[in-house]
Amino acid sequence: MLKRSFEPARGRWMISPVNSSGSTKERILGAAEVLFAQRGFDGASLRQLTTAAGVNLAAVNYHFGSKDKLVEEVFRRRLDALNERRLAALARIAGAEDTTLEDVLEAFIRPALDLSHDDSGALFMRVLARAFAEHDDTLRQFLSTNYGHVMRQFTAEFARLLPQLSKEELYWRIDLVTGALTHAMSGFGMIQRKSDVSEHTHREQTAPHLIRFAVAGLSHP
Amino acid sequence: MLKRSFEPARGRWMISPVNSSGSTKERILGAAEVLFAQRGFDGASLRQLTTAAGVNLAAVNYHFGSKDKLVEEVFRRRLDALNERRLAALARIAGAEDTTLEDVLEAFIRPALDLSHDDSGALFMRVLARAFAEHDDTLRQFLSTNYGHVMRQFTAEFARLLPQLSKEELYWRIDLVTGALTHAMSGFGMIQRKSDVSEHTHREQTAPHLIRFAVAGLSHP
DNA sequence: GTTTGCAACAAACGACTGTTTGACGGCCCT
DNA sequence: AGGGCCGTCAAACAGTCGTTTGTTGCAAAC
Repeated sequence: MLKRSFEPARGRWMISPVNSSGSTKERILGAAEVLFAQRGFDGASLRQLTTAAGVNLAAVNYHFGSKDKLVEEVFRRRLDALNERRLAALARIAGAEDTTLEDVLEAFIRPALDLSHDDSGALFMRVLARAFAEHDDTLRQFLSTNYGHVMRQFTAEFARLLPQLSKEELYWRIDLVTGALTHAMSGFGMIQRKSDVSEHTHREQTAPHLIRFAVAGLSHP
Repeated sequence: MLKRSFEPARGRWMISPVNSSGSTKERILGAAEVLFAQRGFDGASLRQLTTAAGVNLAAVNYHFGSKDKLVEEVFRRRLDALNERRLAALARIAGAEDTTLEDVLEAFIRPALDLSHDDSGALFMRVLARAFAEHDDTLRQFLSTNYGHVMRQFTAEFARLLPQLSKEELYWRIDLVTGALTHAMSGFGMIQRKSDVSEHTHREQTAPHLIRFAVAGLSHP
């Protein structure tokens, strides 16, 4: 459950988790997801974080060891589930005769969109987009070693469906598609969207747009 | 002129400007560009910045008023020139009978790629990508009020060349193309690239890839 | 020759950072 | 009943942060 309140000192509206349910560890993780998305990893302090979670300041170092370990745990909790669903969806179609590019992209995009259906999941996508843009070496290596195999499996399937592309050309296109997807997903969880469409319907419209765009970008002659 | 040195306290390699040439203001701006790209706006402290620039700590507040104003100035210095060249290139082709989508995209992308040809220009593209991902309201408003007219002019030309698309559909596609371009450009200035291609040839190969991809993404049926 | 204004400087300001410490109470196990 | 672990807590640690201060050197204006 999320709450909105105005913080005069910073001069802007904040989304804060309400400190009522779950164990201490879970409350910290929930508050961390929100605050990291809003202020970044450096920008969100442990004091803001523990206050929002309704726990003691020392609880983060007690339960996670350090702030960096907490960051890793925030990623791990979400990405484990996300990539498991991606790989499961891919496994259902990989190598089949009638598999289309749309199917593979659906397998990659849909789990991420489903994750965005609740508020904190949407905020996590912004955390992810931020991490991408920050080019933090430590974090990139963490992502690469823990989830690199996911991109590798999807790339292999793309290569099968696009045999006319050279390896280099394929990497280029996948890289650009990745950028477009990350950018699009990071828009979720914003306070205001175009006022006449709800956040929910906006997300529903997203998937077909993303997939058609990605298909065109990957398979153009 | 840039210099690379190992900073044991942080455990990583740093790019530092050499503190020899130009006025105090210019040296601060140069150092700020590098450090903001490396560590982000919050991550780069005024002490690191002024040390790298070889100027006194108080010089930033004296010449720019505050750290935030310095950030704005870093953007203004580069974006003024960049968007001027973009608009000039657009003006040469806008409204003409034989203008193609490739031409418009070339007018948008080429100035940014040219900017990336020197080290500090390349680093600035990373600063820009970071700012996009951070969703900082103050900065977004600054970019919107100062350079919003550029995107508006390009959008108008895209609309002319893609009359079959609804306004909403066009916005979607431009948004996704923007994400792909930002992502691609932010890769410049990285310490290491694939070792067998130089940074220069890498950039030369970039333009056609970006343009072909963007054309496909914008104009697919 | 004196005044005025700009630029640079060391030093300090209060506020905030992540982390560590030692005490305190409740729980399970012998 | 007593000892040991666990989670929580306030308090303090040593730093770093952006910003401000008062002073200095120096060149142009009067």
